[in-house]
Amino acid sequence: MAGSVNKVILVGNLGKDPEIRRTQDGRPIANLSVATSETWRDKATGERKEKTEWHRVVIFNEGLAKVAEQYLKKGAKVYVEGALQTRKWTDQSGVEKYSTEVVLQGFNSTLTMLDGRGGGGGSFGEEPGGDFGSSGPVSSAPRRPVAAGGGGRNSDMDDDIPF
Amino acid sequence: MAGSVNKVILVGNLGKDPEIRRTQDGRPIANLSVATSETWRDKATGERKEKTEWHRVVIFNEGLAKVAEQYLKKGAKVYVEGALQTRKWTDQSGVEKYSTEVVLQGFNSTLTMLDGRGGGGGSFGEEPGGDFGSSGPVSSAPRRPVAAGGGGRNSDMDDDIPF
Amino acid sequence: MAGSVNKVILVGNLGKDPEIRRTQDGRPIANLSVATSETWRDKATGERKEKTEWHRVVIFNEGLAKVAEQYLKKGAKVYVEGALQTRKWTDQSGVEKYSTEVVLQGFNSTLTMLDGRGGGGGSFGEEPGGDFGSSGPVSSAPRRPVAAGGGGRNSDMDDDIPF
Amino acid sequence: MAGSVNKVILVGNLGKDPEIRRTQDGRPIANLSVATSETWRDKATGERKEKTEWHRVVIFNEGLAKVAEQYLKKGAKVYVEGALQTRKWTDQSGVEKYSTEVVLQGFNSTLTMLDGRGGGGGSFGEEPGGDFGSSGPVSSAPRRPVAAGGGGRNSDMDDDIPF
DNA sequence: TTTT
DNA sequence: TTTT
Repeated sequence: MAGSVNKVILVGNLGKDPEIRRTQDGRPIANLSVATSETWRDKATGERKEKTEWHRVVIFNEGLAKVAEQYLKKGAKVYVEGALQTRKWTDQSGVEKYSTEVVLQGFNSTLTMLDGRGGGGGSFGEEPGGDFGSSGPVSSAPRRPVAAGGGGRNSDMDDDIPF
Repeated sequence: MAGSVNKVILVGNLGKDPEIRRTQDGRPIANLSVATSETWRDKATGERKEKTEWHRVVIFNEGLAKVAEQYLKKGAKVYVEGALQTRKWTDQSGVEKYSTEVVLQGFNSTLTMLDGRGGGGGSFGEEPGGDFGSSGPVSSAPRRPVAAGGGGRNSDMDDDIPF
Repeated sequence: MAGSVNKVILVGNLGKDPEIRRTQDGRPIANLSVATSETWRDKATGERKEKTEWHRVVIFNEGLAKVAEQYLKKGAKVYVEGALQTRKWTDQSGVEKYSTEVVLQGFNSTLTMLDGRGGGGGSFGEEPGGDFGSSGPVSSAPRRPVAAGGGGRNSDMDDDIPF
Repeated sequence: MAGSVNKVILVGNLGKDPEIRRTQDGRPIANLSVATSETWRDKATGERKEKTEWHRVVIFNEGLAKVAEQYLKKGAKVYVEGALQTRKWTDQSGVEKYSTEVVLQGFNSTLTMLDGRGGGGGSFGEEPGGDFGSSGPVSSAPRRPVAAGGGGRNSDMDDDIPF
């Protein structure tokens, strides 16, 4: 298809600790249960209403899954950017089911912690290290492409920008 | 919850004409089937791969639903902005099912036609009129708030902006 | 133009308290200074780098401007959704200048507080009330359209949704 | 800063052909001029109004810049996803100027052509090849991570997903 | 079921 | 400067 976009952006809180599965070769896959909620005042009764939506988030990206495993806890507030994906599966009784998930995999996937001191349900033992600082988004692609001279305003490039 | 965001952005093509249902008082509700697809080259075999994802889009907003009804056709390319919502329902055999949809309702919902000359499956008979021109996005809220002087950089306001 | 989109999404912190100006008829216009930052590790030296970007956010929407005025403080973390707009102006020396801002006005503008207990630089005196609860996004359009039966899954409508 | 997001999403048309500069080592940097426009009907006079916003888009990402160079023409409709960045520079008269641009660089940058048959001002000589098909978005990161088995629902993994 |  |  000539140009399509499939993007989901969520800001919400984890309903429980991340669930980690592993592939046969040991890479982690993280599942998050993220709640978003909207509130409004009922026009008729004037009472305050709230509706919570639960989102299933699946993190195939290895780096992001590790971050989820190590730093996210129940209650944590996160920014999630991924794509919609619906899977078909068959339950134990042989009934076909569909499950729609927000998938973080490949490019344009992001997971950012929005509460630096841990979520309501837990705290971070230590500062995240490595490529994923407590600061800045954690992405499925390097902020500065490692290979191929793929980008990055190098200091010598600034000189090349005359406009 | 203190601050959450639930947003889906799609650019894709309609797999079939919009389906219109009506509420008891006659307002239209439109259902769209939107395809997004991604292509990549298989690392091993080198062959071109494509995967299509189908999205169920439900338009509760009356204005947007009318636009969908009148102007969208199978094949049309659209920009859709809405929220994720999962409904639980029971099928005829009494089995519980879940359906996740992209809902356009209330604020921050947008439907924009990206191919001005109509979709692959049809053409627009006439220029859209009223608030929804063939130009520009069609939104669930007026581009310029109708009431309360709520927006619009009025000429007298420009004078107030000294910075 | 047949379909265009102009959208900015920021999650960042206020560098200072909101600045409020007023139109001649007393409506508030809020200016926010929002910082986003990215961090990365320098490939060559291995040292941690950080770059902060400052965004000028202008809130013409009356409801959102009032919220900013009342509840946002220096240090507060916010989710902002608006549109890019570049203004041309002439400074005191007669030099033409351009200023690009993220404008919240009309549809599809959102301001959400992400730290319910106030930002690092201040605290909220009391719970926000009225239409803008401490929970949920604050938008330039009602969550549930007030007029025209424009949306909202009313209880009687649920019965109308058979699929 | 614990978690920030800086994202711009545009759907618009190129006002002119891309401008290509090159770094000292020959990598292309593309500049796009992208128009978005909104239309509305004046409440008072009832007349149709239109306002066009011009966006300066700078593509540092090598792959995306090449695509822009080869396939984009004046009039082409594009989906652009990048980050806001403001540069300070000094003009020939020594006056300090600021320029705010939408920068495509590193992760979460996307450039997608929305009119498969080329823009209004030109046509595509041949099908794009290599990693950037005429189909699908062109991103700054591979759709399927090249290294580290970083993604992709492998067939053996599906077996691991029991829910 | 679309689109390329 | 685009597009409708």
